[in-house]
Amino acid sequence: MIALVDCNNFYVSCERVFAPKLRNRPVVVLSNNDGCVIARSEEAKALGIKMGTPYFQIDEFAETEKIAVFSSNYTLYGDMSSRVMELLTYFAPETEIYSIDEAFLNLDDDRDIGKLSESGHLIKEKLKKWTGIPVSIGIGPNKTLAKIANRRAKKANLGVFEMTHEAIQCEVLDQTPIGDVWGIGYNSAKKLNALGIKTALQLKQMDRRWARKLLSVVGARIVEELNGKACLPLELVPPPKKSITCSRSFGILTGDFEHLKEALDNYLVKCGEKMRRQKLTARAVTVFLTTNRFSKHPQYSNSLTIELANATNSTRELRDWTRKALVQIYKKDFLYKKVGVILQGLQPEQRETFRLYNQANYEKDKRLMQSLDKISQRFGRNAIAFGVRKSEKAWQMRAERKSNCYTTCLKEVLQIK
DNA sequence: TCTGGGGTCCTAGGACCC
DNA sequence: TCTGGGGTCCTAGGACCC
Repeated sequence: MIALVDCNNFYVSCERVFAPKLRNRPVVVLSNNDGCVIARSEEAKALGIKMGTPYFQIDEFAETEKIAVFSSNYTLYGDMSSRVMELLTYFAPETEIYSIDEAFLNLDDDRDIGKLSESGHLIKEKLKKWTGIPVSIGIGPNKTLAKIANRRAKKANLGVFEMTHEAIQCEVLDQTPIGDVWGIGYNSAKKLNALGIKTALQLKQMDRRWARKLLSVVGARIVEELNGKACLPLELVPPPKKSITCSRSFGILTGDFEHLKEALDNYLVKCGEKMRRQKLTARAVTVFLTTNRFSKHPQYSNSLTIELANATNSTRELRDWTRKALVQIYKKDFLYKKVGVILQGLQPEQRETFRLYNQANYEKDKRLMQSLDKISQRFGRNAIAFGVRKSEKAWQMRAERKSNCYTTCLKEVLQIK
């Protein structure tokens, strides 16, 4: 049996832990650049605010309804997430961290099969007590059914919902619209609806070969899982990353090459740190840039991938390539909204081979990176930087309503006056 | 004024090989 | 009229997830 533990309105819940006044009040958290609504408290949902709504469309409404609005604070959410995840392994050693706010737990240990719900309630209660984060738990014979059980737990406000018996499974599946099944997105739902398949129960009863033809093996697996078979194993060890991306929309539109270069350098630094933390090297790097797709100004977007002769995780080395790429795809007379960098062809550092040329230089670079990483880790990312970085970052994204990093920065811990 | 960011997997089709 | 059979690798695009 599998349990899916999912934090309720996670980002909102994180904000509430440190601002108890927000309980029972409508709260929303915005995406980067204060763009769209990406988390809503129950009260905010009740006011009709939809997921993904651009904030500028509801800012006045938010004010009249006294909705608390936050910029996203990923430092806080990431730290709260690791606390929750670590505690989960205490209840079930075999867990898969599926996303920032979800984990699958293997309940097939010495637990009494008749007491799974009880077990779920205990986890829920302890997590709330230890982290302040409310969770919902769905239990089922595989991931897909655990997901559906979780949705029921949330929707019916049960906290924990168990779907171990087939009769209950069928009853719930009958009430589950097709689009709410994990893996059935907008397009597949449309296809299925057109064929008269509207509920998860109907999908469960669908002919396997037909499902395979219509929705490829992904769909075929979903049908199997709805029938109780487990096709998707728990991933206890996270598989190594295949690519690492960093990109941001700017707070302003800009045609200034220097802005783009500065932003790109910054994003590359983040990518580089992430790559080295995972002990990886890159064999290719892509730079992309794009104008604002919503504006009436002329549109342009382009990208360029450079294959490297030698795998590297030196930010200095990569930066030479990303800058060259940017020069090639940059066109003046456009107003840009976003640039980004993608590291690809990632492979473990141990697989690096000696270089025919300049091995000594590369090793110097490696030592430099190690020192930089240590300094950044200890004194913050802004303590040291490549080249000259203007303190005034004209392109920096908006984040006008960000809360403190209560759990990761001493200067920002909660003060009780 | 204003519309996020970071990923993975699958398939079809082309290119190429013997 | 008529054009095999079996295979690999790569890529673009689509779909999906949070």
